Amino acid sequence: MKNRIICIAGPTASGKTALAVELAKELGGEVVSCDSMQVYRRMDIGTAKPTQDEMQGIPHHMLDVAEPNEDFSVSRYCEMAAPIVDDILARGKTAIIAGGTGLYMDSLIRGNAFAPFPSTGMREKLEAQADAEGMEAMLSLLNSIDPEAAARLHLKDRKRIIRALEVYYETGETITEHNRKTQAIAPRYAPLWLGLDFEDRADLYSRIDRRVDMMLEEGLIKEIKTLLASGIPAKCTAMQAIGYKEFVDALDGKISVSEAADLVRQSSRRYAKRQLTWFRRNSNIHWLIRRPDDDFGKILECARQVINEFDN
RNA sequence: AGGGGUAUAGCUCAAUUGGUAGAGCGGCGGUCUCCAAAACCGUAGGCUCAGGGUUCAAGUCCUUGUGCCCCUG
Repeated sequence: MKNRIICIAGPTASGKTALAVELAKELGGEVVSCDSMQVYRRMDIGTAKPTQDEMQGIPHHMLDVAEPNEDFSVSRYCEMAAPIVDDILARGKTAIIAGGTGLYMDSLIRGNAFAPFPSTGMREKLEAQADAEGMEAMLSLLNSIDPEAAARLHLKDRKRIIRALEVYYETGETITEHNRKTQAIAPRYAPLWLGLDFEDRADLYSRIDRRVDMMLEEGLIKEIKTLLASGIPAKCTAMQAIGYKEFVDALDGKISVSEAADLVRQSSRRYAKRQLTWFRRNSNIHWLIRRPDDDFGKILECARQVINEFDN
C-alpha cells in the first residue's frame, strides 16, 4: 500500500489490539501503542496491555516505557514515538498506531509542539493564588492577557485556566497564540484512519463488563498489591487509571471489591463515551461499525476493504 | 390471618397548611494543544401503582384493589 501509516482509534474494549496485530501480520507492520496508561511498566492487567500471546510475534512499541511513579506526558509520548514511527517507515514497514488516547494520537500525527512545562514552581504559585483569590479572579486575570482563551474557558475549568496563565508567564506568549502557531504547521504524518465502534452501544458496554471480570480473574488485585508493595504511591498519576484507583480504595477497605468492580465498569463506560466524542470529530476516520451479529472476521474484512480502496 | 407503613424519572429519594412535580446518580450529547483512563460543560426522561370519591383544584384528603416492607400470632 502507498500509505505506510495506519491509525486505529476507538473506545476501550472495542478490539483495537486484535485488529492492529492482524493488519500488522498481513501488511508487514509493527504496532505503535498509543495509550497513556500502557506506557507504564508492571501495569499490565488493568491497562489491558497486549500479552505476548496476543502480540503473535509482532513488534509492539511504546509499551513499558515509564515507571508508574514517573511523570509521563503527551510531549514525552510524542518525543519517543515519532522516531519509532520514522524508523519503522525507514525500514520499509507499515506503522500501525493503535490506541485509545485521542490527545496522544492526534498530537503524534500532527507533530504538535507543546509550550514547555514550567520549571520554576509557577504551577504551584498559580494554584496557591487560585486558592486564595478564587477562580473569578484568575479568569479575569486571564481575560486581561488572553481574552480569547478566557472567553472559551468555563469558570470551573480550573485546570485549563491555570495552564493558560502558566504558558503566558513562562513563555511570554499566550496559549491562544501558541495554539494558532502550532495548528498552522502541516501535520507530520498523513495516515489512513480506522475507527472501531458498535451499532448498538449496549454491545460495547457488555464487552467492557466482561473485560472487567476477566481482569479480576487474571489477578488485577494482586497486580495492584504488588505495585503498592514495591513503593508505588497510591496517589500517583498512573494509579489514577481506571481499574486501579477503585481497587486501591477496596484494598483500603473504603468500599467492597464488588462495589469497586461496579465503579470500574461505570468509569469505563464514561471513558468510552469520551473517547468516541473525541474521535468522532476526526473526519478522516473510516468507521468500522460493528453490528450485533458481526464477529471479528467481519470487521477485519471491512478494514481490508478500506485499505484496498485507499490504495487505488 | 390481624395491625402498621409504603407505592413519584431507569435507580435512590424530594415536593411548605391540597395549588397540576424536583434533585442526585445513571442514560445521552459535547469541549479538549502535556495530570488526558484526566478535567470540564450541556441535555432528555414522570397518564405521580390501578379504580372510584371529595374539591374550583389531589402526588398530597377519603375509599377499594394490587405489589412490596415491618410488627404480632
